Amino acid sequence: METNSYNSAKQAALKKYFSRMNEMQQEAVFTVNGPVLVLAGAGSGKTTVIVNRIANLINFGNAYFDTSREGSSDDIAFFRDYAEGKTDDFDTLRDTVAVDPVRPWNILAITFTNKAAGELKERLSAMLGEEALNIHASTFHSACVRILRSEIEALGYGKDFTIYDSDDSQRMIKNVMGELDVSEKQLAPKAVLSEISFAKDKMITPAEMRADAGQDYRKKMISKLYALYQERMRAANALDFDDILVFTVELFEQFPEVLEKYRNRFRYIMVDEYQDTNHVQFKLVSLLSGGHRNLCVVGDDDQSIYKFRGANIENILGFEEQFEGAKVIRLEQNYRSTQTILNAANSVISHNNSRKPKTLWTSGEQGDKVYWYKAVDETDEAKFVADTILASYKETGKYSANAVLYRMNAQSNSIERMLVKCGIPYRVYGGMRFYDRKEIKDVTSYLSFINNHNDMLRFRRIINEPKRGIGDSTLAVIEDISRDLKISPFEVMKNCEEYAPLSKKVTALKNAYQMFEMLTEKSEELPLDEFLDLLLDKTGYLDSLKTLENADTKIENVQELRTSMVQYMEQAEEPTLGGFLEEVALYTEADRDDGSDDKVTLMTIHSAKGLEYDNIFVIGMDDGIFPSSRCFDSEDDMEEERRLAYVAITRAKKRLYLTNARQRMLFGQTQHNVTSRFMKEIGSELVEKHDNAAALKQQLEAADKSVTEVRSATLQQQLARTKKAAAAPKEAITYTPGEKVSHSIFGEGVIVSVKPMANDSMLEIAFDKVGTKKIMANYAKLKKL
DNA sequence: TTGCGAGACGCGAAT
DNA sequence: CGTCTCGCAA
Repeated sequence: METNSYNSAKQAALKKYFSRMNEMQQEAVFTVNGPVLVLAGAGSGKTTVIVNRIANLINFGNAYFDTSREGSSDDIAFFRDYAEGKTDDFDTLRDTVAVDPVRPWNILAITFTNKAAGELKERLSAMLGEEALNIHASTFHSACVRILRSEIEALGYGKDFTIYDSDDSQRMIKNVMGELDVSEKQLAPKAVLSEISFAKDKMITPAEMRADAGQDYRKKMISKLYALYQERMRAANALDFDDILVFTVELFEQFPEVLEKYRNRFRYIMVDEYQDTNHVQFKLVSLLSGGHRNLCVVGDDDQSIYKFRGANIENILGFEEQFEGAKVIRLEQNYRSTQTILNAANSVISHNNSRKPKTLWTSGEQGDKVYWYKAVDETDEAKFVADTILASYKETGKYSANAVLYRMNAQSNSIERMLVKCGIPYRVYGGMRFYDRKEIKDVTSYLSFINNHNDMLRFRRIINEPKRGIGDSTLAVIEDISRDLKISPFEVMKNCEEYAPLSKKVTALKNAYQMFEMLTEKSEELPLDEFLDLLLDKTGYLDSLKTLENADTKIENVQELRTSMVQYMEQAEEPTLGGFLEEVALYTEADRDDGSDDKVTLMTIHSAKGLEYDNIFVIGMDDGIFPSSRCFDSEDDMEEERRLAYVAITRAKKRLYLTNARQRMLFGQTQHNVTSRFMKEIGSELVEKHDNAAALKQQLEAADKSVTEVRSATLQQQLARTKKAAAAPKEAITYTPGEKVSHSIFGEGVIVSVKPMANDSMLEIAFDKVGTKKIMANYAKLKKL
């Protein structure tokens, strides 16, 4: 009797504390023990659930469902007051109800990107304060690297292992193919890598692959390459992205006491974006949660878009069978988008067959129709995007509410050009990572080799960059000696006079050795940034950059690397060279920006997952681009493509713009595509269609009715003509350096330089407030002062 | 060993 | 369209 009223009063008080969430969300927050699957539709407050669930774990533990306690009538009275809002004494609430509260360091929260992990930490700090710092929130890869840094010696690797990114892996496989005389025409390195990656995910060893290959020549060859690749990786004490996960699983499988240690440490595990986990990640999660079974996974099968990377949708679809007694909670109420946008999303995704049926809904407003702009070509498409953004900027004073999404990185080009022209600030995520630029890779390769003298791949890259008279043949000799004697290339250089084949190169090698020796020493003494300066100087790398084309940009990029190094030094507890290199390897472009600037965001749909913006532009709604033509003959691939469309649509909070073009230039070729099939899958009642070509044609015909020539001209010629007319400046204003001008958005500034271009000129203007910008004269809204 | 030019080829999303 | 490889001369 007393117990019952105690429990219900307690539950009411707890519900009050978490009252900002709906019933289903609360259910997920309160269920702390055992396996839980939260099927969270797009925009259903997934992150909120994760944050609050962790807060609940730490503050109240299993208080909500616990029935082992009886309380005094004072307690019950307090709960009732709390539930009715008569008191908000949180400390008393916590101290009275908490049942086995969880220590922050016993919680492991896995997210998909570093960015998501950072956001999670931020929100946890806001809610929990200091305590949040002890929660382990990171990506699979970061979490595994951390474990491996202290445990990997058990597997025969050194703790200072280097992480190879995709580019490194590709070079490595090319080297290996060269060694085994496999031509790249015969077998594409990319294909080999992807098969190796696939094998690693399934935890298949080279020997097993070989045994499995039978008489299949291709497979036999790949297994050989795989074996040698792995051997070289081990010699270099390097791990690729797959190894990081695979080795952690192997470690746990081979050393039960290590597993036990981490099971004890991570007693509560949460995994976000579970629909995109692959087989190794599933194994990892199963192993870690195997003892206590406190595993909560959050995901949405409709947003599974990483199959190409090994993501296994079965992980989420089969969760209930794999984790017996799992509780399933569905979140379908959407807090992000308008009903129209949700209807469009529901409508598209309903064309998929293999999915758990669900329908997003909102209590919010209907909102505007989906705006479909049918452009003439990619320039026209970009112009529409820019104009619409400018119009919205006028209204809201914000650029950052807009994001332009596309299927592949190459599509960003036309948009970028137009945004520059119109003076709209923007930021491109993904694509060519900053750290992938040649000059940056070179510098980090220097750093890597100094950090790990066994890193042959990086050694190869920089030993003759700038030229030191150590060419390919010398390099080949060094590699042979290094391999035969099992010593690092660093030591081969050191003792080069001992090896006859190197006798002609002793001076060059000794010089290089002394330089690296000195730098290695300094790397341990100097602060990182000072060390970098020294390295750039003594290696002659900076000087060598100066002689190249675009030297300024390259030097700027190196300076930016220095900046991110300084940032790393400020944020890391104990900054080390190895630590910095780890960040460089695991961090993405998206992590480098705090997003505080007011800029339009450009990115692929893949990297937009988990993000939201008021206005979303999805460009390139052409069959062949989106969906990609590669998916035309596989229903499975097409469904993944459709999920991608679903992700794109559900990023929008208020307005959704979809554009396609009758004609577009891509990869140097002009192609004519038909409208994306996904456009037709959105109910036409939800869409407002604007066909620019038709409108233009009409205009033209109305204006030039009398001129017969126009009638006979093709549409394209007509369009070219109108565009020319439109682009021509009303009156050519000329600018000269030194003049003061005022820009409608950037404010006042002084013209630094004028570069004539086509019918226009590019102005470089130093603005008082926003720095120097390059702007096209005819498009900028400039006033002379 | 280095530097240059011609020609082939690929060209999807990313930790 | 861009990047990478290959072959050849110095």
